[in-house]
Amino acid sequence: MSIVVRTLSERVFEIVREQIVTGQLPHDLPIRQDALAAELGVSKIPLREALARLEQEGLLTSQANRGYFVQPMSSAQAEEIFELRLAVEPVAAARAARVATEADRRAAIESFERLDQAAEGNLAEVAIRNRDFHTALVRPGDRILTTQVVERLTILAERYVIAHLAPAGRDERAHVEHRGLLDAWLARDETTIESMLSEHIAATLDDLRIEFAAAAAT
Amino acid sequence: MSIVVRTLSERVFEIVREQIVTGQLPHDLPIRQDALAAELGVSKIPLREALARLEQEGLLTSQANRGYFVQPMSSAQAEEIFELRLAVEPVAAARAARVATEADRRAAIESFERLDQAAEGNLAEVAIRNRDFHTALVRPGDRILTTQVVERLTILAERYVIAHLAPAGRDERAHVEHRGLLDAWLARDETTIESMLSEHIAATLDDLRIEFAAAAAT
DNA sequence: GCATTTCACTTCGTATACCGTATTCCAGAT
DNA sequence: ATCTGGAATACGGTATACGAAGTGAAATGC
Repeated sequence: MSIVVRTLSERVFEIVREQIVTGQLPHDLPIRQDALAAELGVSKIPLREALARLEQEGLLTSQANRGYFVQPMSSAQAEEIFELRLAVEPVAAARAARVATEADRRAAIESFERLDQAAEGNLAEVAIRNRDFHTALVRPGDRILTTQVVERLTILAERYVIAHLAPAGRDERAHVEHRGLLDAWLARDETTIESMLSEHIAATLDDLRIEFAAAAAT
Repeated sequence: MSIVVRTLSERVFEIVREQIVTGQLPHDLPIRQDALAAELGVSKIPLREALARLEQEGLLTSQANRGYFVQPMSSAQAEEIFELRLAVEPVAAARAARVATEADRRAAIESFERLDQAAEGNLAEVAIRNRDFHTALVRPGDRILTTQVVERLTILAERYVIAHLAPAGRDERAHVEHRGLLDAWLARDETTIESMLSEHIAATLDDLRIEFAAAAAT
């Protein structure tokens, strides 16, 4: 058994990441380090390490002597995120389906079911499950870096889904698409996986474009 | 004029990154934080922030209470890096060529010339110039995230090039390929860019495979 | 009256000292 | 030779201090 010891800095990293992704932190003023550290009950070192990591992840930007700012959302960044996902995720998922072990397949099914049950719950919960599901389709085969890249892009994408799509109740179609995707994946039907996942990602981007256009019109 | 104030942590990040990329840090023992901090003349705070960033970049891994280790090189990781580059870089470069401004084009030419002149110099110098050149072909168009991803992948790839290819004197063909690439890029010949860059990346991976196979045979 | 300077206050970035604990390593016992 | 039990080492974290840079508002000058 390999028990995993997690450092404070790692936990703070994840907590703050979820706060950013779920839009709990304003993007127009710097993160007050002392205040946030106190709120989390940690000192400034683990907090600053977490913030440095989050900047590397692309969720924060820092200005020397001014502090860390939440990277504002923009349609331009959304385009980039989804374009990169389109370039990487479908082929990675197809490959993973081919080499997935029985355990991998069970994990994928479980991720899907957890996502299924989390629906109707709070947005953050659904977002995390969604991320886990997408990652589970890519992880098999020990492609560590590829999985990491996909996971990072999915995290970056989450903010947009939570902010613009989930409120509009546009997750129903996603659910159907996930179901079909999982079936193709379990059937190791690589061409179908690629096309469905591409379609799924592109459809999400299309929805986002509509929301952005609507927001710009107001 | 936008003067850029750089924090100690950022500079340490880059210094340690180059040490890793050029193989100056052993991968089988943890980084001694106190020693490295003293050597760099900084305290543990900026050093630890830099190490956290480098872990996020994929160059280090950490084990709680044991410290940070240089991520060992492996043929598996090399395959992943170059496969991801193939998925992202050619199309990104083609797009950038299409929208590049005059300033962008001058910057690309300059990057190429600097790489040209750095040849025969030390490996680290060539590696940095090579990275800059590849990044310059992708940067135009303000695709910040895409550029970041390409840059990161190029940095990850550098270690392999420095360790396995440069000693074998295999950079001559790379030089010719860079020249042709730049010409196609300046001519905004998108299909040629895509095919040449794909070919270039694939050729480097092929060389790496040969070196890995040779190393495994000994 | 408006622009500019000054100045107090805040926050960041870094250093230093210190502590508890996990890991490592070596000597001594089995 | 292997196992065991500290001692030494190094890490993760806290608390504190301080200079430098940024901020905002009052005071000054035009």
